[in-house]
Amino acid sequence: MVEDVVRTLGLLCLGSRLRRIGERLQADTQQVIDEAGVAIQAGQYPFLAAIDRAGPLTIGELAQAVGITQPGATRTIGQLLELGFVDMQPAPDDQRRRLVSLSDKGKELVDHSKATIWPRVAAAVADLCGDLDGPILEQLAAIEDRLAALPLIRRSTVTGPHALSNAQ
Amino acid sequence: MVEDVVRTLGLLCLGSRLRRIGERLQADTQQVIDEAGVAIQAGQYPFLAAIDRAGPLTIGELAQAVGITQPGATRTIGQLLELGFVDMQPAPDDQRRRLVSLSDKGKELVDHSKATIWPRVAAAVADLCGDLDGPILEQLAAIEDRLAALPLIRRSTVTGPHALSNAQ
DNA sequence: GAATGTTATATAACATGTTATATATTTGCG
DNA sequence: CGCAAATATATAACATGTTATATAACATTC
Repeated sequence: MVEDVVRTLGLLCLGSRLRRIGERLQADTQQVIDEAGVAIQAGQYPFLAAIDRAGPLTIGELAQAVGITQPGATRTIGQLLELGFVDMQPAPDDQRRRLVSLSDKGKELVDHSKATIWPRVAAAVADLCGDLDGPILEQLAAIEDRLAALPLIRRSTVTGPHALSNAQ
Repeated sequence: MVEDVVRTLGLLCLGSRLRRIGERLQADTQQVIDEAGVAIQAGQYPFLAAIDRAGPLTIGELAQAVGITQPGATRTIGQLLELGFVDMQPAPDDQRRRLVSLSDKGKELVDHSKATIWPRVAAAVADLCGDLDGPILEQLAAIEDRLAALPLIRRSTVTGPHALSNAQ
């Protein structure tokens, strides 16, 4: 059996580690979705959820809402259009912007998912993380906020900008 | 300003969230590497570190050590061969297995990185995470161990098994 | 009000992960 | 031994993220 270097290296490989766990979690979530007989990809759900929560959004707003780049959002919305879950039309006041809204089929999917799949996934993840020794969601929020406030490279001098850097 | 749905949805989108943060961290790590003038990708480092720690490893062992699938390891090792950081030769006792070892250039890179880049990255990530309200690395280890013990889909019934009774 | 810059989206090219499958050895059994 | 099964790696096809750039519509400036 070979040592798990990413785990062994700790903070040095935190990026790889988070990505790896995230990919695993998303793949497992996909299994739950498939088992429920719903024909959608796990990564497409946040787009539908964003529109469901906020009403019609443009491609750029969706990219922001989901936290990916605009070309990625363009592609995923293209897939959701193809699948018939969303409609798209130019904004009346600005022909450059495309307003994406839920189709009837999309609304049905969201309503059904809210009632069945989402609670199951949330419960399963809660079961997985619920009693961890720390509030994982708050910690992730702190990491994101801190990265936004001061990117990693600005923290990379050994005598870093925060005294905290020496605490561990 | 648009709401961050992935953050809002909390546990339901934990997979996407972890992936997104991991990607961001790896991209930021790449900046540190580039600034140091080293011609390597962040994602290639764990392979070199694994060989540095364990000695020559096969493709399959490397995949395990880094936590990705074998075709991914084959590709990355192909890149590192191309860059001249590793050598590869068939195992003497089994012609199917390919032993990957550090070349002189690879050893130099690892030694240099150990002295300069890795401490910087580790310090920057510690600065980012050091005083979080919980031991992030231990929590991630717990998540990985629990997922290995009982995959998410087995936890997905609402009246499902509890992590405590199964994975601890 | 035409030229120029800015913004929103689309597209191209690439990176790096995955699954499925082909190929080449090795192993094991009749 | 000889052939079927298993194993290690390579390759193909795809998924989904990125950056860089093209195109179309809007805004601004002289």
